[in-house]
Amino acid sequence: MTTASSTTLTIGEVSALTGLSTHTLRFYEQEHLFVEPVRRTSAGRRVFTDSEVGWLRVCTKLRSSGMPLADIRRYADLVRQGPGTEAARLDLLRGHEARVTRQVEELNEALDVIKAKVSLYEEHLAAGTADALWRDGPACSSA
Amino acid sequence: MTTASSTTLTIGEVSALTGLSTHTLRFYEQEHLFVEPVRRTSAGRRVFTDSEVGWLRVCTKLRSSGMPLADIRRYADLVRQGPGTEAARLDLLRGHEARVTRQVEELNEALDVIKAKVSLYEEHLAAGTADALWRDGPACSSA
DNA sequence: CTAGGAGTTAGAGGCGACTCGAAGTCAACC
DNA sequence: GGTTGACTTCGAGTCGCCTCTAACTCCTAG
Repeated sequence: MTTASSTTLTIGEVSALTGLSTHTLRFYEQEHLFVEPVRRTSAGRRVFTDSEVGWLRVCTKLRSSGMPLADIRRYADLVRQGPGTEAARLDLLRGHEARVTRQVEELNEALDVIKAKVSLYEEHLAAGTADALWRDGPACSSA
Repeated sequence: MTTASSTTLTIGEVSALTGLSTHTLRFYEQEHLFVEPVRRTSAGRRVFTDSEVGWLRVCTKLRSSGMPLADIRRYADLVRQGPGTEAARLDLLRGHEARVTRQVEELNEALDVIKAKVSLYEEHLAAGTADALWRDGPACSSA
């Protein structure tokens, strides 16, 4: 609230900006997912900055593509350690890229199967011959 | 073993054919994921058929694309109920198709972010200027 | 006939990522 | 100065999907 100076944000504001719940943000902190330790006010409240929001946005992209928190933590660790860890970071990212690419392929394969069944049902429903697939036997497995 | 007649399979054989563990197959049975109740020998052992293997192959495709077991169960229920449920089955499949399509989009968005970071690291590592991103600040969030 | 392996059951345990609740503190407004 | 509501901590609970264990039975080969 109180339109704070643009660089310091409360947990609630960060929550609104990132879509992560305050619970989740605290959880991420205790899982050491932030590059820097999260600062506090004298009253013990978390203070976030724009760059942390940026990092969280990256995190949500990594998460939405299935990177485990453990790997995100490892990446954050490497960044925290500073220069000399770039190759390791690259490895991590490349590994994840490969997994995601593979997963997209897998999903597309599954999509083919699903689409085939969808059009099967559409055709038979349109033709009024849906009864022909009532037991779905071979049509279920192979189509 | 004992090269059974081609239409009756033990749980172990089905496991080998589908890649699902025997544990998982029993679990699937108790979750009512099979269209028909699984038959037993007089000794109480499960007997599977080719068509059940076919169904399981469909299941693994649905699972690998993230369909929850509850939805697979619902689909199996509908098939079991026979004619008249085709429209409902189509709905289920179309809903899943939409979700998977959306997920592929999401993964591709994430892939863009990941690839951008990968090439950033590659370039700087190749140029020997990796130190420039040691704190990864803006490069971390926006790139 | 006996040993081994595959099968049976019921139920507990685990994992990842939250998600929620309780009990309390603090700041800001009216 | 009292209420509101966002914040704090810690720990437990949830959800989906297996995965494993234990204790047992049964078939088959040697």
